Amino acid sequence: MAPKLKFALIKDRKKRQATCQRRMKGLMKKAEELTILSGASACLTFFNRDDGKLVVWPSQEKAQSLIDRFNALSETERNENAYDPESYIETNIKKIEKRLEYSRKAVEELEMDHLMLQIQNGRMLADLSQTEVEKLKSYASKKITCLDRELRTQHPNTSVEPFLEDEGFLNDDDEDMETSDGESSESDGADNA
Amino acid sequence: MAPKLKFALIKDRKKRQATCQRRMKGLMKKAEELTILSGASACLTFFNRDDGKLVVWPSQEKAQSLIDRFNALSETERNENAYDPESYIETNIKKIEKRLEYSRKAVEELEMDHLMLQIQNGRMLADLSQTEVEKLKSYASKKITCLDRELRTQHPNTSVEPFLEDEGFLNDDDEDMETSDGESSESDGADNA
DNA sequence: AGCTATTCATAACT
DNA sequence: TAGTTATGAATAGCT
Repeated sequence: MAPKLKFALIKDRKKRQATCQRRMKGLMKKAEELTILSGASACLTFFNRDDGKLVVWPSQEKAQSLIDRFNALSETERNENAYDPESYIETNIKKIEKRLEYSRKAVEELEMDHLMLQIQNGRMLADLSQTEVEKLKSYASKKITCLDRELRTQHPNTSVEPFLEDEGFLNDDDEDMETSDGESSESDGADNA
Repeated sequence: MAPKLKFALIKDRKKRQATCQRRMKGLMKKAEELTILSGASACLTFFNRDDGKLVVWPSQEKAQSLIDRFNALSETERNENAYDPESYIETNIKKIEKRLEYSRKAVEELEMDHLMLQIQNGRMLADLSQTEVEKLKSYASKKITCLDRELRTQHPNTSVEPFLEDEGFLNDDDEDMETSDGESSESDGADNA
């Protein structure tokens, strides 16, 4: 009364389903043991084609964050040819610093997206704090510079006109409020890709 | 001559490392068996804090695609009722806020990893700033209850596609940065045999 | 890295 | 649906 596994897809659908669940459970248990014993982080993701069920352990955020790290890491390692066993930990520190840099940039970007959405959603520009205004301005000018450069390469005679100063709607001389991720309210034009 | 596991973090670093690797290998084997027997897709991701190594099985693309699928799925299920353009932006704001929260947490974690590695590398505890000490303390205490909580916390989830389609507006003086957001496959999962 | 004794996962059955 | 058990796999400790 034990496993007489033939290592192939189990044909009986019921058995297959049972085995899948039993083993998924087993994997999760083992994964938990691993994290406890070794202090590592672990994530499991399953997609069972039979019932269309997705399982993510221990959580979707954890999984995404690990994948994000991996993305950042491989990005980084692409530019690092030399593996130096002598300074292993130093190398690790550098790697983590790189990843930190990426993550911080990502956070900054998200914060800008957030602000932009709030504005589209009706938050008044006048309500922005000094800091927010500064960030928005620099974000916008970077974006413009980028667009401009792109345009010039493709159409050398054109350029993006500076809408920022002209409109005068991003004046920073009179607001002074606390930085925050404020609130948001009703909707406005939607805009998305 | 066998396991006399006490179920806690293994203190001896060498043993811990060995156990981690042995068990990671074991998990991968089991995962492969699962996919063969049940036809399901599986992905494992590990982050070993001791050596800073990330392992993704069977591949990063696979993992991302499973996560994407998970995101898409729950996204769909959340909005399964009529699509409301009025709340569209609000939904986006919420998504970005969630994502921001996650990213900030990830940054915090990376900062702690960074600190830890510095300490392993010889930086003296006495040299830490008050702030760093505080952060480390809170990090440590969080860690203690972390595993416990992770088990119970199964968030809904969210994910966001960048609606400002910027390719590298932050690239003026840096190397390329790609916000990880990967590409998804949406076929419904015919990808393993 | 290879071995062995022990613990553990688990397939079949109740 | 859950519990029991025999079998074989995973693996801790050691070399």
